[in-house]
Amino acid sequence: MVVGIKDIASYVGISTSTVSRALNGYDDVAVETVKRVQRAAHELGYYPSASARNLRRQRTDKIGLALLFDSAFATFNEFFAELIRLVAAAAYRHDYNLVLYTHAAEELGELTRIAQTREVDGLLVLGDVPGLDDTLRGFQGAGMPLVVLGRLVEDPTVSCISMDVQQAARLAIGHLVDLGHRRIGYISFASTSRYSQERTTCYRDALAAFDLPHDRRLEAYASLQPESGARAMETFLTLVDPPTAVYVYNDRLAIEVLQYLSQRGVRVPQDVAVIGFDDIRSAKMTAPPLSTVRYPLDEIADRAVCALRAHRAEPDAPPMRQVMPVELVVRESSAGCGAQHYSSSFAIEPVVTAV
Amino acid sequence: MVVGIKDIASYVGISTSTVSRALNGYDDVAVETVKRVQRAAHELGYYPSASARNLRRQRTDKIGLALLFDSAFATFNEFFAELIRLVAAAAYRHDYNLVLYTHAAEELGELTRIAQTREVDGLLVLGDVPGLDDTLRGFQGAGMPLVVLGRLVEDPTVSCISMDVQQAARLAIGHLVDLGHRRIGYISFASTSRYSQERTTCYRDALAAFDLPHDRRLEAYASLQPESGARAMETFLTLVDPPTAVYVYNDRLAIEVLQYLSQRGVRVPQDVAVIGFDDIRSAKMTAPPLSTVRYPLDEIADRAVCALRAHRAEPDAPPMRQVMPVELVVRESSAGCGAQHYSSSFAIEPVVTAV
DNA sequence: ATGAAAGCGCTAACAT
DNA sequence: ATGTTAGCGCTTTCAT
Repeated sequence: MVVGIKDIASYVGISTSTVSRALNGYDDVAVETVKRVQRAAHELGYYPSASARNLRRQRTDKIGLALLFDSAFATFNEFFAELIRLVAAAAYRHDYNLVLYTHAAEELGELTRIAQTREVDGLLVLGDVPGLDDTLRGFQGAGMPLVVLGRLVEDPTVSCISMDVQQAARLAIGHLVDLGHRRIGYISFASTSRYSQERTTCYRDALAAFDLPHDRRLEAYASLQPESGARAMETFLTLVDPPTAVYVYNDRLAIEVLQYLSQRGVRVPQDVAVIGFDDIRSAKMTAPPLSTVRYPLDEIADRAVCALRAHRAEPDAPPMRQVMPVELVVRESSAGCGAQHYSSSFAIEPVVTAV
Repeated sequence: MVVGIKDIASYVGISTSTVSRALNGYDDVAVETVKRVQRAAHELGYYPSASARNLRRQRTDKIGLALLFDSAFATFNEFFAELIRLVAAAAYRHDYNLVLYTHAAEELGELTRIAQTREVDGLLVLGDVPGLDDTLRGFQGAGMPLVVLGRLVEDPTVSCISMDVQQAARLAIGHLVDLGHRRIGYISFASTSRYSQERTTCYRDALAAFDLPHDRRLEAYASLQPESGARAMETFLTLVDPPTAVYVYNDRLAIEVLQYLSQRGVRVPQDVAVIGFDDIRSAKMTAPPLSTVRYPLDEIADRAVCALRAHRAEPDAPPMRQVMPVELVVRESSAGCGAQHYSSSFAIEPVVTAV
C-alpha cells in the first residue's frame, strides 16, 4: 500500500541505490535515469519515509521550542502567539519543522529526554524554572544544539540571544524623567524567574542612572493570575504619595493596568503615565495607545534558528551570545500627543559578544 | 559518545534483545536481569534513539496541527494562542508531541508531504483554503489519521468536530430580539473560507427564524488586515437606518468594533449592542465586557486528539462527526447589567452523528 | 529466560 | 553510471 524506494527500483528496473541517488539529486546518475526515476516516483506516488530517512541521516529536520513557564502564566497570551508564529516562520525558512513543548516546565526531565533521544535537531528555550541550568548543562554532553531566548544565561558555554533590557529601562525611565516624572513605579510579576529578576534590576539601575532614589513601595508584583495587574496598581494608588508614572514588565500586564486605571477614573497619562514592554499588537489599540519598548522579535527568532543550524555544522564553534537593540515607542499613555520612536542610541547594530 | 542499547548489552553481559525487552517492560525477562539492565541504563545515561524507534515501530508519537489560513489572517491572535495551548495540552495527555505547521496554506503540497512521509501519526487541520478538499482526500490513501477542526466537512468520510454554529446564531439573535432589537447587523471577514460562509448562512437563517427581514446592507465584511473591523462598523454608521445591534464573526473582530465605537462616542449597548464569538480571554476585559458565544474548546481539542488515536487503532472504524454545544455569555455589551449564561437548550450532551 | 538473526526503509561507501 | 553491501539503532519473531 505505501510505496517505497524498492517499488520504484523494480518498476524502473534498476537498483535502489540508484533510485536514491537520482531522487536526492546526486550528479553521478544519467540524466535519462533521473527522469525515468522521477516519473516513476510521481506515478507511483512515492514519498520517502521520514523515519527511515531520519535514522539514516541522523537528523530529523525538526527543531523544538520549549516554553518553560508556570502553567498559570503560560496561559498563552498574545505575546506567545506572536513568538510562536515568528519562530515557526524562521524554522520554515531554514527548512525545519517546529515541535512545540509546552509541558516541560512541570517536568524538566522532559527536556533531557528530548535532548537524549534526539527527536529534534535543536532546541530553543524560553523561560526559566528552578533547576533549569543543571538540565541545560546536560545538553552539552548530548550534543543537542540549544539557544536560550530572551535572556543572557550565566553559563558562557550556552548560546543565547536577548534584547537589551538594560537599555530598555534607561530609555523608558529617561523618557519619563524628561517629562518631569520623579516618582516612577515598577510593576512586574511575582516570579523567581531570571527574566523577572533581571528586569527588576534594570529598573533599579535606571533609576540610579537618573539620580532618582529607590523606594521599595514603588515596586509592585502581580501574581500570575489574570487581572492581578489591577491589584498591583491598586497598591500604588493607596500610597500617600503614589507614583506619577509606572514602567511595567510587559504589555500584557500594562494593558491590565490601563484597564484598571480607566475603570478607577484615573487619567492616563495626565495622572499616571504607563510604559510597557514587547510592543505586542494590542499595544497600539488600547485607550490610550500604550507606550512601550520594542525589539526585533522576528530577528531574534531567525538568528536563534540560524544558531541551531550553525551549531550542527560546527559543534565546536563558540556559542552565540547576542543582544538585540531596543527602541522606545512613545504613544499616548506616556506623552500627550502623537507617537515617536526613541531608538537605542548606541546599538544600531546588534551587540555581538562571542565568548 | 551517545550510548545505545549495545553498550548496555555489553556492560551487563547479555544480548541486545534482552536489553530491549527489559527496558520495554516485557514480562519474559528475569526480574533480576531487568534490575541490572535498568541500573546500567541509568548509569550509562541511556535513552533510546527516537529515529530508530520510530522506524521500527512505524509511528512517531507526534501529531501535527496545521493552520491553514491566509498568512495575513493567521497573524496569530489570542484565539490561536489559546487553541495551540489546548491542543498541545491534549496531545500531551495522550502522549503525543505537537508539531506545528503554519505554512501549509501557501503550499498545500506540504500537507500531502506530511501525510505521505508519515512524519507524524495524525493531523489536525484548522482552516480552509481553495483546493483543500482534494488534498485531504489524498489522506485516505496515505492512511494518515485526520480531523478537521471547527467545521463539518461535506465529505462524510472525513472526521471533524465543530461547535454548533447554527445554535450560536440563534442564541445571539434571539437574545437581541428579546431585548427589542429588530435591525441586527452582521460583521465578518471577507473570506471565501467555509468557516465564514457557514456563519453568514447561520446569521441569515437565525434572522429568518425570528421573522426578521434580511437586508444586505446590514452585512459588512472586513478585510483580513488589522483594524479593518473599524471600517466595517463605519459603513453601518453611515446608513440612514443603522443596525441597533451587531453579531460579529469572532471576538477579535468584535473587540475592534468595540474600540471603534468607543472612539466614535457611540455607546454600547445603549446605541449599539455587540455580540462576539469564541469567548477569548480578553472578551471579559473590554469596556464594556463583551457578550459572546462560548463553546468547550478544550473538549474539542481533546476529542480531536482522541479521534486521531482511535483512527490509528482501528483504521476502518467510521469517521467521527461531532458538534459541541454552545452557550451565550451575556455581558454588558449587549445587556445593561451583570452577566448571564444562556445554554444551548437542546444540546447538553454533544450531538454525535457517526455517519 | 535468553540469544541469534531478520528487518523497519532508507543512504552512502565501495566496488565495478 | 550503476550495483553491491553494509549499516543507522532499535524491536521482534523464532529458536533454544
